Amino acid sequence: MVGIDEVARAAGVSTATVSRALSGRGRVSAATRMRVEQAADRLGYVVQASASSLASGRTRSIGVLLPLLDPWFFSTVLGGIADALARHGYDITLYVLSNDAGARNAMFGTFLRRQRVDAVIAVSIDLTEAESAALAGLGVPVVRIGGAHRHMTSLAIDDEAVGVLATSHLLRLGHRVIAHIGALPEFDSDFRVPSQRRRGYERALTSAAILPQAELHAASDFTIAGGAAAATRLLEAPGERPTAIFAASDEMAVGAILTAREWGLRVPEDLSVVGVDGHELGAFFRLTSIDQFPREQGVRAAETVLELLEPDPTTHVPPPHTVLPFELVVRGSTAPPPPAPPGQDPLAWQ
Amino acid sequence: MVGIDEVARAAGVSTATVSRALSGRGRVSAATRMRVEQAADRLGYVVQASASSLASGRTRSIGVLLPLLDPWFFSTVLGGIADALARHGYDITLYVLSNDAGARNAMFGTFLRRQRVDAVIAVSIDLTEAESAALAGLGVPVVRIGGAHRHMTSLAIDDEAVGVLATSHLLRLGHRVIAHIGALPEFDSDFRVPSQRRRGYERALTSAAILPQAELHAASDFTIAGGAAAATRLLEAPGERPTAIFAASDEMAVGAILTAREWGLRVPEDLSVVGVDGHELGAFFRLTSIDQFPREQGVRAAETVLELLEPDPTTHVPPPHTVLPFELVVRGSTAPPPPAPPGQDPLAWQ
DNA sequence: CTGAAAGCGCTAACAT
DNA sequence: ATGTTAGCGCTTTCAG
Repeated sequence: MVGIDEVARAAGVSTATVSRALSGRGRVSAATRMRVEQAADRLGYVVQASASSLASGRTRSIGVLLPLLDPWFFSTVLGGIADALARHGYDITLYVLSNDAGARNAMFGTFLRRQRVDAVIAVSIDLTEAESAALAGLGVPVVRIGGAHRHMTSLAIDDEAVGVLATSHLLRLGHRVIAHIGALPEFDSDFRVPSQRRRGYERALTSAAILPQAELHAASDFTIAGGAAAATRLLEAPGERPTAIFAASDEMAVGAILTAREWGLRVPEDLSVVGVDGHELGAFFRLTSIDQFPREQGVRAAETVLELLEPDPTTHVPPPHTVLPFELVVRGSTAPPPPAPPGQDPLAWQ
Repeated sequence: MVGIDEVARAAGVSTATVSRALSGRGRVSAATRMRVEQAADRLGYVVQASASSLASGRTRSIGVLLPLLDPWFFSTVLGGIADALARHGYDITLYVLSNDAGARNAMFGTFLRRQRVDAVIAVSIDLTEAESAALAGLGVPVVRIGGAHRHMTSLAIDDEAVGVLATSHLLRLGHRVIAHIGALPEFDSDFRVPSQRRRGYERALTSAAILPQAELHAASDFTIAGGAAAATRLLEAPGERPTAIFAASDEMAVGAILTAREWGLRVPEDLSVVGVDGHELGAFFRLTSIDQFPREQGVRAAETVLELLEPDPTTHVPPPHTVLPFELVVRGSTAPPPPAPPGQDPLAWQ
């Protein structure tokens, strides 16, 4: 591997000048810079990360902390982060939090403390007090996606508003018996998002003078299969059958649609379904959904981190909390409820 | 941040001894090691990555190179890698290859050459000659998942055998008109896997004295929606309608099942479908599939890298190429074809 | 604008 | 088994 001194010799300057020319820090004449760059290119010189980091204290790497990898939301956010950081020459160090307590402790107690990253992006993780303290103690900027937090810059959609929007879309269509597929408790501890969406759902119902009923809530796991199972429970339950389902994720919403088909219910004529995320599958299933632009969330988190790291007088300082946009995308899975049954029989409209 | 000298002072030894005690390299008496470990714990000392790397030449980080993030296969493999590496104290530096040529060049020409990683795991990437050379020129072990390659240790299933197995499963059930959903050319350049699966499909047909027909092949993009669209084309095509579809991924297979339902075809009575991957969705759709244990592939790649990095006399040296297992999981989406039509009309069995 | 030189925090010979 | 010490390759004062 060719080192900085070879480049210096080739360009006829000192190593200090090479460092300045290549890093863009400190003044170098245009002519010198050009010579240095050419020499570096010709020799195939790339600065060695560890030496540069040790001397400068900067690593050019961002730690990304994720609770999971396979849900579409997480991998999509990560893709956005990866893309944006790569454009700025930053590497990603990936920390996937396992549910094993020992491994989790090692992440916060050891891995993250190696000073391998200049900043951390934590995606949708509900941190314990100790973990928050550990992150804050790192002495590097931390940007969170999902959920505000003191001591950390955060970007998040207003999940309660999402719940309200989805539910009032259904209310406006005339639905009165609206079910909700939310999260199992263990998912809520990973990312507290679900309980806020549920609160929005209940608030919208209450505003419409409808009492939220426990039987109309089913907890699930954010997968298609889980959503399908939850929908089955909802449809089987005694009492008035829902005419609409608001699922806390598009994947679960797709599951609900599949269940409806199995039951011989037409979507949206017999059952309306609305999801959240903006999943690519939505178009295929003609799913009405609240798009939260996950990839864009990743990009913005990356850009926020970079602004924090390389303050630029021309751009504003990132505010401690940014509210991200979301948008109701009405496709074909929601419509007015079927006409009221002639008798008392809630199944009569079938 | 507390440094090694503070620990040395606290433990009453030299920094060299601290280094040896904590890294496990070189001899240290049990008593000293204990004292050092306690001092380090008490002070919350964690070795600084850049200083350690610069001095030792080891980074304790593995580069993982992926073409994409959201297909279930990739995020699942990555999860396996992350888990296995974390258990051994290694970090992951993530390199997501974009399809932008400039960005791709930067990955190979700059990012990977910063000497930030001790080894590289390249997942299902079809590298150009130049890219292979760049990887080899890194001077670190490279382990590939998917596709053998000279100069690189590789782990892969035999994708042609997968194609043969899937197809002969259908042949054995009595199918004669078997369609295949494969990859669009641009996907094959990312990971050459698809064309091998197709070759296996054709070989199995040929062995059964059936001529592979171009009209029975549809190229797609590995998504559910893409698989559904491909299946639609297959069913619409003139000529004899297939009684079975072999899709090169489970996600496309699920798409095919959904299309069949739309067409009013029962699976498996009217149409059999088989996929590849072992996707968690498979159980839900009762999909017959060839499981290739993606998470396990990630784990094994990680372990192979570690064996290469820390040769252990008790374990064998990793062979240059390891053939990974796969397994036909028969669920409910495959069955014998419908009885032959009474007349010439290929649609009569509907 | 450029060069000389002192580290950055740790590891690995080399001694003892 | 442990200490001493010379770097690892780069960045950054500090001079000029």
